[in-house]
Amino acid sequence: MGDKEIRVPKQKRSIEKKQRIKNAAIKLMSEKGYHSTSSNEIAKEAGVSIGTFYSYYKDKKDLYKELVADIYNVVISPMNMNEESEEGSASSPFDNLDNLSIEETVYLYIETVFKGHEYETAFQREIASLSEQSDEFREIEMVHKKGLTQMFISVLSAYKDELKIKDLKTASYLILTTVEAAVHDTMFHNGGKNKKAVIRELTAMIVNYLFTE
Amino acid sequence: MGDKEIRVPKQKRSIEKKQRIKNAAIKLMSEKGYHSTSSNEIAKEAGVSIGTFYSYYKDKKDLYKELVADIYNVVISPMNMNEESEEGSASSPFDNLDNLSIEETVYLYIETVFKGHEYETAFQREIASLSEQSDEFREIEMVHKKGLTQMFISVLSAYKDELKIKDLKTASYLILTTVEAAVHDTMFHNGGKNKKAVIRELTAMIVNYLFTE
Amino acid sequence: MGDKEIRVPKQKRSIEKKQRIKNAAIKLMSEKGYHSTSSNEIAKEAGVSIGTFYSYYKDKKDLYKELVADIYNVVISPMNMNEESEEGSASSPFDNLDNLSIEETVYLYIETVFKGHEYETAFQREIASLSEQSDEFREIEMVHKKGLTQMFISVLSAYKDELKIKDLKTASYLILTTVEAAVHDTMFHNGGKNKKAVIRELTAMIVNYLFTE
Amino acid sequence: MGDKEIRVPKQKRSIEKKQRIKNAAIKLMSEKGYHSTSSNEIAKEAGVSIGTFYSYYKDKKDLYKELVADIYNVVISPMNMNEESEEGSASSPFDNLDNLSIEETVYLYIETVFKGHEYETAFQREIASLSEQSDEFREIEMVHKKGLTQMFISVLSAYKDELKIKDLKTASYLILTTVEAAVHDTMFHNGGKNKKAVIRELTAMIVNYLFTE
DNA sequence: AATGAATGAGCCTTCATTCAT
DNA sequence: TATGAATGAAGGCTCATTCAT
Repeated sequence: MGDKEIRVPKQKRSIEKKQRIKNAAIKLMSEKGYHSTSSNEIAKEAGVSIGTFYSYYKDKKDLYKELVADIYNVVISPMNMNEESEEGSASSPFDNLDNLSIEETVYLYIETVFKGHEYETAFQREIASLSEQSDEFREIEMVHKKGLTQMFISVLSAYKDELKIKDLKTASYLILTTVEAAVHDTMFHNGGKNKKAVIRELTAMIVNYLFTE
Repeated sequence: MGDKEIRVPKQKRSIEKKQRIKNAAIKLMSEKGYHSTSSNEIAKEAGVSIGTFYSYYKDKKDLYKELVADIYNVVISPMNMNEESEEGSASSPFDNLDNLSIEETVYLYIETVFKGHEYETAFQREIASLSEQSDEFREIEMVHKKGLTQMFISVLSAYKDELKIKDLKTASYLILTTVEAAVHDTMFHNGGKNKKAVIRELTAMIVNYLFTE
Repeated sequence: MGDKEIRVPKQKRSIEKKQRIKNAAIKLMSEKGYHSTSSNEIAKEAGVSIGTFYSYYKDKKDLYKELVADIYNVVISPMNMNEESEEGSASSPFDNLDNLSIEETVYLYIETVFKGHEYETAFQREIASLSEQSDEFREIEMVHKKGLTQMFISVLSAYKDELKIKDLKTASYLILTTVEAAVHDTMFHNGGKNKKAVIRELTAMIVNYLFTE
Repeated sequence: MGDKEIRVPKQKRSIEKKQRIKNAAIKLMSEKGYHSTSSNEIAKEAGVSIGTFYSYYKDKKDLYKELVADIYNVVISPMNMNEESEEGSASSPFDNLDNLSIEETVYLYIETVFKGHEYETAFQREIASLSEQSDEFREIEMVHKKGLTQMFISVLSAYKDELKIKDLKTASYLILTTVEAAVHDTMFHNGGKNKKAVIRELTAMIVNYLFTE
């Protein structure tokens, strides 16, 4: 009782409509931020009535959650190695590491993270912002980010024997945080200007760290 | 027209009152974030009328600016090396680097950044969030952060001859970003749990990066 | 940003509601003046939520503009001579001056101005007040008043040959100002008490002025 | 009890202070209108504390009343014939009408009204505005204006035998209203541009009206 | 007498959300 | 299903007025 009925669209028309809402939300939130984008505006931008909006989403936060999930699906899935995506999955760049040197692998990883940040950059920046703002938003993000962490640890494990570091857990954490931050800052605050140099130096730093005594 | 007169308190009572407003704001914004904290709430929490609030601050953003400035004064000033503070200034930990090894210096730097993050941790997290959110807020933060960057580069320059890196600019950028991110994440999102390990590994990574071929 | 969407009501229900707002505004502003009437009060008096108020009007001034326009439509349109109103227009009293003596024409004009002041007298008084108060409000009124001036000059021109005055421009200005002021004062400040005598004497004064050497 | 004690300044210093408040009020209200001028602003402009303001005036309206009284003292007193002003009264232009023709007298009267409007024009315009706005303000003005009316009727009575009009009361009313309106409009809304022509035509109109059959 | 910090009612406005059609 | 008019709580801010010093 009281629990509003949220429609799960199955029909093509409905799915399309939902997508229009999401596109509108991403566009507006990228431009003006989550707090300054009103649901009425999103509905209007999507060419949908506000009533329809609320038949698809419980509230604005509900829509936001779905947007974050979508972003992470797009951004993370191409990095996943052994996972079978539902439909004709494109292969991950990490599917076959055997042919690559350690340096090449790290390089590839960083490049992949960069690629992820190139998709809906402004909106991802907004996600990052909201994640900081409240644990509630942060949790939404974390659920999806965990997959990425897991994947990186797998990659690292493949080179386990050659590693010179002892505290693997802290090292992973550090590297993930470092790469994320460097890429984030380069893309969101510096407009990707010195991307190449950052990739090079970052690779050097991490490889050095992992394999030098 | 308008140009509201903002009172600059000189009397002890007034300064105290302004401080109460700032404390209330930090408390509430730490808990609920900038956007979800209303000026009326802040005034009430401070035990002050809303009119008084607006006699000290032009608006909520004006108060925020002062809070950021205060934070950075507390956080950065102890790191400044050669600056003479007005009154009996406590000495900076970087005043005398001659006796320290490179490793010790980097270690000290990281530790100092950690210390900075221990003060009003939750509010600093909110600052970080708003900086992401809009360039306007970002600029407020940047004004104060610049000092920190400058200082680090000075420190690095002291070891110039021994450095093995070529691209000094990117390297500084990377290290600053990295340290900031790692400390930030450790303090804000992990509650400082593995602080010691992070300091150790971070130091290792950076020293390796700077001095290994 | 902002550019609030103002609803233009097409449905009967909505038009009715907008009218209720206007009636409420006229009532309250007549009683207490523009500045002392708040938008919340207007909404309440109209039996409408404040949100609805702001969906029809950008702000209080926007509503005021519409009220002035409405008043002038009601007051001026019956005086217009050759204009074809859109729907089954009632004929103007000045449509056929041929049968009237000069004295009768002036008398008719004054009477018509009086009639105009009988509609929403108190609110017209408020309009007059605001026009004095600021040029911004004055301009709002002037836009609509211009039509009245034009019309009077046309009427006067019809008797051009018989006029004994030299400075036609100043004369028109004087007469318009005079009639307006006398009618205004009689209606707004004396409650229309000696209306008949004023019409008689005013006619005498003007006719004398126009045609006596 | 509760009735705040309003000081009536006797000391030179106090009178001076009160005058500073009045000057400030006239200046600000002329520029921005009564409603948009705050008491705090007036106090500041006068170089006086807000507390002092409220020790001289019960409230803003009280100050306004005094300003209106002052204006009318300055504007009307020079027209008064037989009244003895308190201190070394300057003589009225109407003191000796015996030497003047009727036309000259009317001309003189109109010119005098014009002169009155030249003093603190902008503020008088504001007075006119507020008088329209509410009966309360209107009464404040009327108290002082009545003197002017009385005086004019006296002047008119001096020519009683030559007048051709029957309804003397309505005629006086009409002429006063007319002159006031024409002067007001010429000064307040047309910046006094065609003042000369207005005086000439107005005189002609009134003289004609009074003495032509 | 004078000060001016402090008050708080009340104004304008926005926007997430509901619900009758 | 879809619509969008309507709601009203809540936020930001002003200013006439008081009162402790």
